[in-house]
Parts: sequence; structure tokens; C-alpha cells
Amino acid sequence: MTQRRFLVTAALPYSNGRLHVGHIAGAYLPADTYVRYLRSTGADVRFICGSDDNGVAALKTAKEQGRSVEELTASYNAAQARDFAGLRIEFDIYGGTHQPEYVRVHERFSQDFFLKINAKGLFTKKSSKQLFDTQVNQFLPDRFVRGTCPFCKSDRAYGDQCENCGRAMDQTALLNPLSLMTQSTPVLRKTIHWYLRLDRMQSKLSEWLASKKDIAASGASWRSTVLNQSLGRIEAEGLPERAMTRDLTWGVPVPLDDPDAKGKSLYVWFDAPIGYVSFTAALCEKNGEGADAYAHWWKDTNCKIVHFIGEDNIVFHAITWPAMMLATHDSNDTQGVSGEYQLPHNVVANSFLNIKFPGQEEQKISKSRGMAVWIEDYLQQFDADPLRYYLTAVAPENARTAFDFDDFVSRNNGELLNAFGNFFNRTITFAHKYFDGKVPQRGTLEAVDVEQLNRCKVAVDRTGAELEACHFKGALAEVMALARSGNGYFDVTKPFLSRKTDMAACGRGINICLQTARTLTTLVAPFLPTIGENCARMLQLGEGWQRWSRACEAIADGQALGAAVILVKKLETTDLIADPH
RNA sequence: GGCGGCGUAGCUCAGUUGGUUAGAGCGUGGGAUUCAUAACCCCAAGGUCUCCGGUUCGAACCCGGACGCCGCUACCA
Repeated sequence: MTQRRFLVTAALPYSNGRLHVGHIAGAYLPADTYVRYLRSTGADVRFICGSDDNGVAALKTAKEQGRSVEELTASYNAAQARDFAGLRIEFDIYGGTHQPEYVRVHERFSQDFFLKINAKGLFTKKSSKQLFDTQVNQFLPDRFVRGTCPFCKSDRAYGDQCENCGRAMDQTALLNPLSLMTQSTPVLRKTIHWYLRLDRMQSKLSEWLASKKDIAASGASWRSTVLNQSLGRIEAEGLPERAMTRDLTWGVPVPLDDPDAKGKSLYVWFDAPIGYVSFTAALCEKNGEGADAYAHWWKDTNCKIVHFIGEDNIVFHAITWPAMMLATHDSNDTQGVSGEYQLPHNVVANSFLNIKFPGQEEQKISKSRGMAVWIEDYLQQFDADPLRYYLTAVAPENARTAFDFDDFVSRNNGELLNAFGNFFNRTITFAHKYFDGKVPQRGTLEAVDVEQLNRCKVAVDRTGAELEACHFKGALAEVMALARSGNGYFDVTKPFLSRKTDMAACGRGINICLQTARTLTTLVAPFLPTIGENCARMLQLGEGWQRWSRACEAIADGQALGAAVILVKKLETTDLIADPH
């Protein structure tokens, strides 16, 4: 069997803020778990991420904080990289679309993309009128202009939507517009932009998405929310042309020798997904694999591209980004033939995570109101794995869920510690106490032992199947079920009694418990890497213990065991950062 | 308005080629046990699967409708 190959990406975080638990639960943790699992099956994988530095939002934040945008994005890029490392979310590369090391390669790829699409005639150049602030010499994004709603006459309307009646509108329809940058009255001015002909790719995209409904045929478990939302959008509204340039100097310059392109940048949503490609190229270069090695991942029909994102990114990753790649194709093949950009194998989206502070109602995570649990703060007090466990256990895979402080403590203590940690602890300490720290003789198995070994095999298959389908919550539940079965087996075979009457039976029981622990070690590692390593150390497993195919490999009689270590610490509610600010 | 999602035990949620007594964890009640970070194990109670109608021999599941909650609706990641 040939080696499977995957290019896995996690959404580029915008580099004007810190990371909180919602970001992690949405895209990064499931992606990291998936990558660790794939590698354990022997697949060749590259795991790509980096910050999204371009666009007007970074400029706005920089202005508010009185820093240069370069400094701002560099500092948040570094902070995000630290947070990921602290959680053991380990990308092969963490780039940044405007970071000094990556900006050149990123501009090159983005501009090549733009030029290729332009050459294929899939842009329309046309003019429109937009509000312009003459004091700062800048066109105003919708949210930067406020005025009176043309429908309900409320004065709480922004350029995109009225806060009072909720109706959406065009910014030019706003009465008495006011620039929020300078409080001055903006003027209407003509501007020219390049529009991507999404309408020309609509039918292909629609067929492509529809083909993903059949899991067996497409070989990928697309979540129905991703398909329904994307297909629903196309069917309901069709795909109009969308502007892919902006009047902005912070970003990737529009690469055209055209006076109309002067002072314009690519739309941040155009260049951001290309970051996945440019960072891959940077990684290949870093590895000394040459300038064209990225094509091995992006333009090879044998490589599967999987994007992990939050629900807010669905239409961009399931429609716009595939459309961009499609627009570069010379062939008529929707997926793309070898040598062309390959459309994603899967786009895995989670819903948002709400938050519930003790004594308060569940609410949306909010940066501005301080209603968030920041990774930086969390890591000052706790280890990565308890958070990884909790965020996987309550993962918003089908619907929104909430980070609840009390629930976090109770799941850590009641599930991870009492079920999983305790099973290892009682098994290892027993072996040290009564078998000199060595794996006791297995001897002749009885039905109850065979059953337990069989549970291990079944757990490996089930956990693997769930992970292949990106059902992380269900996969973790299978692992925990095996840990619980280990506790059940321990209680049924009662080695603490047989040690006084029948050492052979006692040893057999502990041997089977250690064997269960060995399987658990491999199964838990993609979810909880540090705990997995500690398990492996206690069992003194050699190199390659992560290999999925070796999860049930027999642990040898007489093998020495490592010292028992505490896998999971007990948490008190008072340990928590309960202050929402 | 349009599109999409959700509504299953006290709580958090699983649950599709529609089919015997609807599942798990936590919580509660009872029992058992001592190897273990007083952890574990067993048993039990607890559900008109939001409501109404339809299709069907049979519906939590399919269809129509109602009610409630939520998201998206692309220049602000």
C-alpha cells in the first residue's frame, strides 16, 4: 500500500489579538489531533498555519494602540505562536502573510494567483461609488461609517446593517453618513476594482459540493453544516461577482501595470488562503526541498488537502477559495489534474464556543467585553492536556457548546483523572508493589482476559474510524470507554485479592491491565500528547509506540516498568481564573 | 425577508440505508470493594425523543405545519 499523503491547514488567525479557548476549540485543536493521528498511521503530513496580517482591521487596531502595523502584527504573531506551542499544537510552520520572513514569498504566490486568474479572463474590472473620507484620504469600510437608516430612520445604522431594524443595506444608501475615523462627513467617490467571476464557476462548484454529500464516493466525511450552508447559499442567491481588490496600502499590492491599480491591495480574503500555499513553499524551502516542492502538496492528485476552520469561515473555504483555485485551472477537471491546484478533500468546520462563568448566564465569547479565557492566562496556571481534553470532550462539532468552568473541573477530575489517570496509576503502582516493577507472566488466558484483549482491539478500530471521519468527540469517547473497561476488568479480576491466594491469576490480571494501558497509550496520544508520552514512559515503550498498528502489540513478560507518575492533577474550583476580566 | 441549524433522561450530549425493552457521561438513590490522586465497580430510579398532522405494517429518524432558540445573509478576519 502506498503511503497516504495529507496537507492539513488550520485557519490563519488574524494578528490583531490574542488567542482564546474558542479559537482553539474551533480549528486548531481538532487539526492538531487529526495530524497526530494521521502520522501515527504512517501518513506523510504537513501541517500549515500562520497569521493573517493584511487587511484594514490590523490597521485599525494599530492606530488604536498607537503602534505601527508591522510591530503590532509581529507581536501578535509571536504571541500566537507561543500559545500554540504551549498547548502543543505543533505546526510544521507558523508563517504570517506580512511577517518579514514570509512576506516576499507570500506576495509572489498571491500575485501569481491574481495574474493567472486575470490571464484566464475571470476578473471583471469595473467602477463603483464608495464613501471616501477626505481628511484621511481613504475609502471607508462599511463598519467605519455610521448614519441614519433609510428604512426605519434610526440613527444607529452602520454601512452594512441597521442596528435598530436589522436590515442590510449598501453604505451608499445611508442617510447623513459620518466617518467614524474622523467624525467628518464622507463624500461619494468613484473607485475601480477587480471582481472575481464567481458566477462563471457556480455550476462547477455546486456539482463539486453536491458530490461531497456521498461520503462513500468522495472518501471524505464532510459535515452536513458545511455542505448545507454552502449549497444553500448558492441555490438561494447564486454567486455574483465579488471584488477581490481594495483601496488600501497595507496588503499585497495589485500586480498590474495599470494606473487604476495604483494604491490598491488584494482583498484580505483573497490573499489569506493563499497563505496556506506560500507557507508550504516557505517550509519546503526551509527543508531544502527546492522552490517547486510545494507542488508535491498542492498540485498532486495523490495528496489530500484538509482545511480546519471555524463556522465563520465556511463560505470562504467551501466556495470562494475553491473558486479561486478553479479559476487557475487550464483543464476542465473540477478537482484539477496533476500540476493544477487541487480542490480541498475536506473542509472541517466547528461551530463557535460560548462561555459560562460561574454564577453567570452562558454567553458569547467577547474580546471587547473581556468575556474570554485567554490561552496565555490559562497556561500560566495549568497544563495543556486538561484543556485539550475538555475542549475535545465538549467540541462544538454539531452545534454550539459552552466552555463552563465548573464543567471543566468536573470533567478533569471525574473523567480524565478518575477514569483514565486512575486506571494507569492503580495498575502501575500494583505492578511495582507486588511484581517488582516488572510485567508479570501472562500465563494461560481465561475467557474474561480474552474479552478484555478483544475490547482493546475493538477500541483501536472504533477510535480510528471516528478519527478518519473527523469525529473527535466520538473518538475520545471510545478511548475513555476503554479506560473504563480497564477499571471494570480490574475490579472483576480482583488482583488485590488473588495476590494472597493465587499469584499466577494475580499476575495474569495485571498483565492484561498493562496490555490495556499499552493500547490506551497509543490511542490517547493524538488527543493528549504529554499524557501519552508519560504513559509510554511508565510502560517503558520503545520508539514508534505511537504507531496505530502497534497499539495492541503484546507487552513482554518480565519487561521493566518505569516509575509511576501522576498523569492528571486534581483541580479545585478555586484554582480557576474565575475573574472574567 | 431568504438560507441554514438546533429542540432526546435533572444536566451535557450520542443516536439515518425507519424495526425487538431509545443510549453514554455527570448528578441522584442503593449495594459492593480496598490495588489506586477517597479514586474504582455493580444495580436502580428517571424520557408522551418540543407540539400537531401525514406517509408506513411500523417514525426520535421521512414529509408538511406550528412554537421556541440560534447562526449566516460576503467591502468591518
